[in-house]
This record gives sequence, structure tokens and C-alpha cells, in this order.
Amino acid sequence: MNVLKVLEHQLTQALIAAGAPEGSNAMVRTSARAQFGDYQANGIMPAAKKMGMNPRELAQQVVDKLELGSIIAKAEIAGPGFINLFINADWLTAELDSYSKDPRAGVEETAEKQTIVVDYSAPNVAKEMHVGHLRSTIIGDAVVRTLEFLGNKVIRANHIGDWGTQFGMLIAHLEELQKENPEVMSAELADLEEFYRESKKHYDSNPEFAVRARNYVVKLQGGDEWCLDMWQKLVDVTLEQNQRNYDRLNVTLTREDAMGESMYNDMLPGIIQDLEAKGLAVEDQGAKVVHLDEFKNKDGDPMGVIVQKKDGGFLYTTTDIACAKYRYETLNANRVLYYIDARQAQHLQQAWTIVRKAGYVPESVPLEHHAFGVMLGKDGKPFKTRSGGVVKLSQLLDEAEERAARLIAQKGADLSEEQKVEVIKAVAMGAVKYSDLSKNRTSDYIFDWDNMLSFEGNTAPYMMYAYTRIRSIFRKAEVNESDLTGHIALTEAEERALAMKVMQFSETIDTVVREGMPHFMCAYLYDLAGAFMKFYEACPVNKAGVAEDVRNSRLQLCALTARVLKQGLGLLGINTVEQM
RNA sequence: GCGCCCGUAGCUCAGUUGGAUAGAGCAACGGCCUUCUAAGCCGUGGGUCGCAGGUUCGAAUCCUGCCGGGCGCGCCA
Repeated sequence: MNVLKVLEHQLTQALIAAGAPEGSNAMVRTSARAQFGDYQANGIMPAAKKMGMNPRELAQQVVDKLELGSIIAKAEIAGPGFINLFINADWLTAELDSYSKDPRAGVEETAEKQTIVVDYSAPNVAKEMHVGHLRSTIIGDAVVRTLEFLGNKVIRANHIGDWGTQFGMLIAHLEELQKENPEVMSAELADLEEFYRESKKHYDSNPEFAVRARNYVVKLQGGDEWCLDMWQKLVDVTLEQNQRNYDRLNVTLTREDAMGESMYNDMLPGIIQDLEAKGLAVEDQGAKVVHLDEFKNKDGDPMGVIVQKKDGGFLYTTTDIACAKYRYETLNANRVLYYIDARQAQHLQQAWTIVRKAGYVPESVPLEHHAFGVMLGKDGKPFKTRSGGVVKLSQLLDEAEERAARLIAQKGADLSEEQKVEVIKAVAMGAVKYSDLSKNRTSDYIFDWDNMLSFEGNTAPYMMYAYTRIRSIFRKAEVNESDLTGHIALTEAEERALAMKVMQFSETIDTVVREGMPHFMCAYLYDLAGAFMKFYEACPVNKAGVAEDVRNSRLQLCALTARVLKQGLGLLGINTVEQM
């Protein structure tokens, strides 16, 4: 149950009953300090201001109107007009008891299920995935998992860069390679970067080749079967290679989720016609242009956005317009989330301004750009290899595993070889993913091996370690979680604090989904793991002298904590291990 | 020139949409293992929230202007 939401609803009702105008909100938040209770209502003061009332007086009236029910033990007016809410301990224990029997640990599916398109990853055909694709892929996948957990229909849209003028050159190069060796696909294309570089070199140095390449672009766009066949081969090989990265990273994307730029080709001529008919697109120096007052060009005039080149070709703005239209009209999206590089911000805003003006997607359907900056090295410079090249994603993951292996060896944990392999993989992938997921930067961000693999602080290994500690308690106790009976009792402060955290899992999920930001989940899990560690230090479970009912209650608390940790990390796409 | 994003402890980052005394981790220093995994816990020090105004009961958060950094601005994607 999302208690925060329930309390906010109750407090808001009371606020309005006390005479506050419709639309007022009690603004309930978790309390900033323990002395202020568990939750605090911040919305009384703004409402009092509107009403010309003394805020403390209004707060008193709200408290008087408030039907306390079983959740709140005490509502206290404090400071200039806050209402501090103290959760009833009996209610909390009963709530946790009910979670014990619930595999979802108290998280209900959302009442209004939506169709949500999540645009993420978006690598390019004939190019290998590199570090620049990491953030979009990882964050997008975590959001997808969380949305699905609440019962929404989620459409994964992997907007592959599979179209454009470069394909003439790539097809021409592939053609030549195939002349030499018909089986070239698997062998020569193993290194896509190399293939792309060679194509470009060929194109730049050989005029005859360049002419042929440009010719292939025209033929490809005209639907020539042979060119399409060659193009498809490039697409297939690339997707196959990408899939290995996704699998390794535990990302849920599959072949079926590839919805490349080429998908929208057929829509483009119609869109130009329609934009012209609506008076949005006009001819300008031979090209079709939409002038937008919302954006200014260098001279301070409305900016012209080209939607069709003078040679008749289309640009990616046109594709993105079609793409948004498709997601609303054909996929029936209620909401569309784009996890794309911050550099695309202006371009997307332009495309969407046109989409709104043309009426392709109603305002009620949000198009959200969740931007992020570029990855920098520890020195604050762009993250590159020693020779200055892009770091391939597969190389980065290799290095993560090497580093994790070294650390595991250092710790000298008592694990079988098989377990070690599993732990190394989980820690390596978890560390890389978590370091991206836990940040909320729209600007550039620092990629630092030492921080993410330090195994201390807000990192994946810390949470994974907390989980293994719980598993260890159960091994020692020789009890199965499912065999536990009896009730939870919260007597120690550490037990109560841990119980509160467990109870707030549902709130956290709602926040992640509302904001489209998984870092809220990371912060929550870090708090939860921290609360468990404190509990672990203060509240023995298996030790001598622990009464049977206390032990039983603590085991239940441990079981719930483990379930939430595993589920929470699972929503981030991070695996747990039983021992490490 | 115009536009977007950013500036919080030495470093990496939070800060629940304007709330109470700005928080973590790392790094530094000091404690806690014959007792469930010390990959942990407890404590100490560390801040002009880039600067200057403004809005109001209240500003890291909103507005204006500077300073500094990143990115983008008509026929690539």
C-alpha cells in the first residue's frame, strides 16, 4: 500500500473540509527529521495564505476534521503550520504481516493501467555499441521493468539507426567483399567498427566507388530488392551482435523490440503533404520548411526546420514526427518516454512542436525527453580508450568483469569456482548498471571504476551484500521463509525503522514510474540496506538468549527485507546472489 | 549572436517540485569482531549551495543580471 498517497488524500480532504479552495493539496512528504514524525504535511501554509488565515489556526482545523482511522497514531501541529504525522505501530505491524503473505510485498498494480512506449538504447546499424549507449539502455530498461510491474502495457521501442545516406557506402563495400568471399557475413563483419571505417575510407578515396554508393542510396530508398536484401543483412548482423550485449547486461530488449528509423519511411510523404495542407510547411529555397515562432534562428527570426530536402530526401526530424504520430495512432500510447542524449533536446522539442501543431498527438499524451549527458573519464575528459578511440560496450563489460574478479579474489571469500563465476558476473554488471542508475544528471557525468566497484556506500555490491547477509541468517537458522508463521513485533528502534522502510517500497515504485527516474529506487534501496545493516548490528536473530517469538518476528522482518531488496534490484535489472 | 542543460564538502553524487538545523559515500582521523559474513556498524572534522539583486512567513529550489563549464543552432543522423 502506498501510505503516503493515502495520507495525502486524507489530509487534503480534511484541508478542503476546513474551507481551503478546491485544488488545494496537503502535500504530505516523509518527514525531514525523526522528531517531526514519520510524515509531514507541508500544504497547510500555502492554503492558509490563499485564505488569508493564520496557518496554525488552519492546521488546527485540519487536525480537527481529520478522521485518524488506524494508520495515524498522532497528528501534531508544529512550527509555522506543519502537521506532523506519527504512524500507528499496530497498523504498521499488521501491514507488514500482510506483506509476509504477499509475493509482491504490498505493492498493488496500478488502478489506471496505461499503454506506455519507452524509447531506449537506439544503437546504429553497422556500428558496434559503445559506452554512449549504456545509459539509455540501462535506465530505459529499469523504467520498463518498473512500469510493467505495476501492470502497465509497455512497448519497448529500440529506435535503431538503420536508415540514411551512409547505407549506400556500406552496401557498396559489402558488395565488394562478397565478390571475394560469398560467406563474408559472419567472418568479416565480426568487427563492425572496422567494416564501417573501411567503407568510409573506400568512399573517400575512390570516386568511382563513391558514385556507386550514392546510386545505391537512391535505389535503396526507391525500394530496390537487391539493395534491400543487402541492407537487411547488415541489420541482421548488427542486431545479432547487439543482442549479445543485451543478454550479458541482463537487459530485456529482444529482436522483436527493434523499431528502426526505416519503419516510418512510408509515412513521410504523407506527412509532408499534410503539413503543407495545414499551412505549416512551406517551400523555401527548394526545401520544405516549417517555421516555428517558438525557436529563433541566428537573426532572431522564427526558426525554419527543414522537413524535406530540395532533392526530395527526408531528414530525421521528419522521421521523429512520424514516429511520435505512429506511437499515438497505431500503438495507442498514453505516454511516451524517450531516453536520449541531452544533445538531442532541441531537435526533439522542434519535432514535437510540429507534432502538436499538426494535431498528431494530443496534449493529453505526454512526450517526455529524459535527457542525460555524455560519459566522461575520471579526469573529466571524454571517456575514450588510451589510443583515443570509442570504448566498445563489450570491452567495457570485459573490464568490469576483470576488475570484479580481482576484487573477489582479494576478499578470499569461501565460494566454489562456480559460485565465484556467478558472483563476479553479478557484481560486475550490477556495479556498472547501478552507477548509471543511481545518478540523476542531465549534464555530463563521470565514469569511475574505483567508485562503482568500491563495494562501499551507495553501490550495487553494498545492496547485494546486505541481501547475502540475510540469506546467511536463514541458512544458519535452518528455516525456510515459507515456513515462517506468527506475527511481527516491533520493539527496538532499529526494527521499527526497518519496518517503515519496507513499507515504503510501494511509494518508491510510484515515484519512479511518475518521474521516469530509477535513481529514486536506488536511493530507497540504499536506505533500506542501511536500515537492515543497523538492524543486523543491534538485533540478533540466531544468537543465544533470543526468545523464540522475537526470533520468529525478526526472521519475518529479514524475509521481507530480502524480498524487497531482491525485487527492487530486479526492477533495476540487477541480479542478487545467495552468497558472496 | 540566439537557445538548452549544468554549477551543492577536497572528489563522486542526493536533496521527494517553495518547507523546519542542506544530506550520503569516498578520502582524513578515532572507536567496535572468541557472538548470525568487518564487503559491516558507531563517532569526529569538513559548506558564502558560482556571484549579486529580487519575489515571501520561508529560497539550494522561482524571477532578473552577471561569472564559469558543457551542448545545440537549414538541406548528416
